[in-house]
Amino acid sequence: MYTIHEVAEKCDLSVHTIRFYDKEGLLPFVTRNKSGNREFSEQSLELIRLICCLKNTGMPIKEIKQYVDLIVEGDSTSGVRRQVMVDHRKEVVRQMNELKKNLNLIDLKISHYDSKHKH
Amino acid sequence: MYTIHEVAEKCDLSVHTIRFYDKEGLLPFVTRNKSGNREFSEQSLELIRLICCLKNTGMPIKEIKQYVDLIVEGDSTSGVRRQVMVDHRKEVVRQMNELKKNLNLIDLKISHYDSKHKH
DNA sequence: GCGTAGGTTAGAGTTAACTCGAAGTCGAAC
DNA sequence: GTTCGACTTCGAGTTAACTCTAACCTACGC
Repeated sequence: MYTIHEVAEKCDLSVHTIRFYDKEGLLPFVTRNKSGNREFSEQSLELIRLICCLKNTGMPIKEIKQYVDLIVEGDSTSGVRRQVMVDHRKEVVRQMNELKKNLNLIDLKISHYDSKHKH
Repeated sequence: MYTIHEVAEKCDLSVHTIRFYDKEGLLPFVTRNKSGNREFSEQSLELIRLICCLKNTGMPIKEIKQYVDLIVEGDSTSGVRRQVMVDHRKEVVRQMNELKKNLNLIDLKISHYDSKHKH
């Protein structure tokens, strides 16, 4: 079991953010110890890592919430969840291609500055 | 010369957004026709494309503004501008690596769903 | 039992980047 | 010359994702 601070450290989030995610219903497996403090299992940690992955690839929190709700619903939704991942994968690939295009433009710009400076 | 609508179409922005960028000082080369409407030269269009590139790779508008201000200052700042691009390039490469990591996790998740379904 | 260091909550405030609305101007068509 | 559509400005409103504040609870050391 991890404390909120350990999770914050491990996942590079603030404790505020973790509580915010909990409040939004993104962390349904978080339990409490006898004094009412959050404790995070390995499963919760894994889920938070996945949430960060989805968030950092542009999925809005409301959509992540829907995915988490499907997890809570149980095994019967694993097909839908798989499809969510497949769809999101396409989106991430799209982002990578766009990033490559943008990198090309930046490189073009740099080489333009270089050739200007040389003569 | 292009109208604001042509630019919006070409750069996949709304006319609102283009006016917003102009208001923020991001488009210093935009001129006006006799009735006061904006007209965009090829140079302005190129700049907008670069602005979109920087924006889509996470550079905040305030930083883009600083870069545009350097352009306006003239050739003496080309060394600084080159450095801005080189620094930002590093950031874009970082983003690509992170995107790859996230893609791997998504793939892992998908294959996990697949193996679950198979047995 | 009291202070302190941590946790808790609800809810208000912040920030970036738009996004929209109101009110006004301009040029062409009828 | 007035109506229409498209542009203009200014400033207010929106949205997402935090971020922070205030007030409170709990365990531990003295």
